[in-house]
Amino acid sequence: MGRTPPAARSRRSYDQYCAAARALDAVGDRWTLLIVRELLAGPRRYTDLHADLPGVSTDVLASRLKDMEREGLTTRRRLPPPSAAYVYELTERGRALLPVLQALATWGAPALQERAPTDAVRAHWFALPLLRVLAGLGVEGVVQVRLDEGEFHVRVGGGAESYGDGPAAEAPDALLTLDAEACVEVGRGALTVAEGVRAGRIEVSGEGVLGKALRAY
Amino acid sequence: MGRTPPAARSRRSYDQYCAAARALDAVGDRWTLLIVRELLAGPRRYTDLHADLPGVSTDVLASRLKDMEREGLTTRRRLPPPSAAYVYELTERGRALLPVLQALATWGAPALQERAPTDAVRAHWFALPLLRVLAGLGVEGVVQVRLDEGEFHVRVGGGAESYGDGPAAEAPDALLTLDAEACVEVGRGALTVAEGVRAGRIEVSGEGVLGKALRAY
DNA sequence: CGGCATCCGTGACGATACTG
DNA sequence: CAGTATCGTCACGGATGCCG
Repeated sequence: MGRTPPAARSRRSYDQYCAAARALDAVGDRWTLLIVRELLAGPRRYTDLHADLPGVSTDVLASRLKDMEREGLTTRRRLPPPSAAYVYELTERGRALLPVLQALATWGAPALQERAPTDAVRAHWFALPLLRVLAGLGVEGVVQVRLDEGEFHVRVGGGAESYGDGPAAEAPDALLTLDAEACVEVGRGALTVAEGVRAGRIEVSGEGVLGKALRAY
Repeated sequence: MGRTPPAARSRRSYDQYCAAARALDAVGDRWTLLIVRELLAGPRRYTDLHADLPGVSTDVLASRLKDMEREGLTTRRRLPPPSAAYVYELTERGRALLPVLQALATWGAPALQERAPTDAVRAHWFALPLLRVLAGLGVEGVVQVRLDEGEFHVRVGGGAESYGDGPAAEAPDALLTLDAEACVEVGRGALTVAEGVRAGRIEVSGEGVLGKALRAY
């Protein structure tokens, strides 16, 4: 009757000797991968996370952050005064989830064709599909992307891809200005940068190798 | 008070204009990706799925299969008599989730180092991590894999990777015999086939290009 | 017997209120 | 600002029953 599960792997593990099931044990809970997506854009405070994840309740967010810290995905760090607040950031293990989110984004990109007026949007959410395309160029550097919804940057090259909110710390090698629709199409591979530029939907600046590669794509 | 959600995208959508969030709307529910993993190994009947997914309740399995059909991930087909039963199989869209499961499996593979006695196992669950390694060889063909837990095959080459339970329909190009532990290590990249053969933990047969490539890895 | 539908207890989730 | 507390609701897991 009682059948007390003697301290299962997690609250509710699949208990399968399978790599994918093990991964889902760790990041399969609701909201977890979206929190990772947020933190891939850089360290975030609790309130920022709560603001950028509309719908998540405060207790669930707190619970997930604790779970993720226990799983070794994130660390909690106190900022130096005067902004004495906690920020959450990904560990190396957490950042290693980028390919998972990229694969999900690639698969889910077709669903961006319909956009509901109730949908939340943040600029850096467009980074994931774009990252795959830019990484495919085989060049290296930082691309700054300006959308109406905001601004983010993408860092590619050497298999060490990353993205972040706002401007990059270093000077970008190229600047991409376009609207969300064009950005989605490029991310889907339905529009090339060259076509977008020709149609006046995309502007590219940056005369280095990266800028040239972008215009040639 | 009522706050009736006016027919959201799904039961509980994230309502975010983000490719990854859209993907999680479709496959983020508990058990869904594991059902996909099962169906990637070939068509399955309801009872088979229920038997190979210990812990899933009957109603949740039925509900997921309906959701997945509605999302266009699966189709339901009636087998010809006398085995007149329904089988579920993936659509093209469903099979396109393979990269997602591969990314998850790659990330989750380190967690296979600890194996609980309560963990369920199926032979073809080892296919996912292995697929990545074999696809990296750059050769093409079918590898039959024999474990103590059972037998499965993987098909690589030309970007059209797949795997299946039991023997392949066509004659395999190579046969790999090893134990689960060695299989996991190869999938993690912690053991090469050549090392495994030298240590007597792996046997490779098949004299074609694929067999040679395997032994050379 | 395979393929579910129904019922029920528990736990996860979402919204709001409240606190250090 | 960063959570904790409370509460209603719904999803999940387990067992059982029905129906072809």
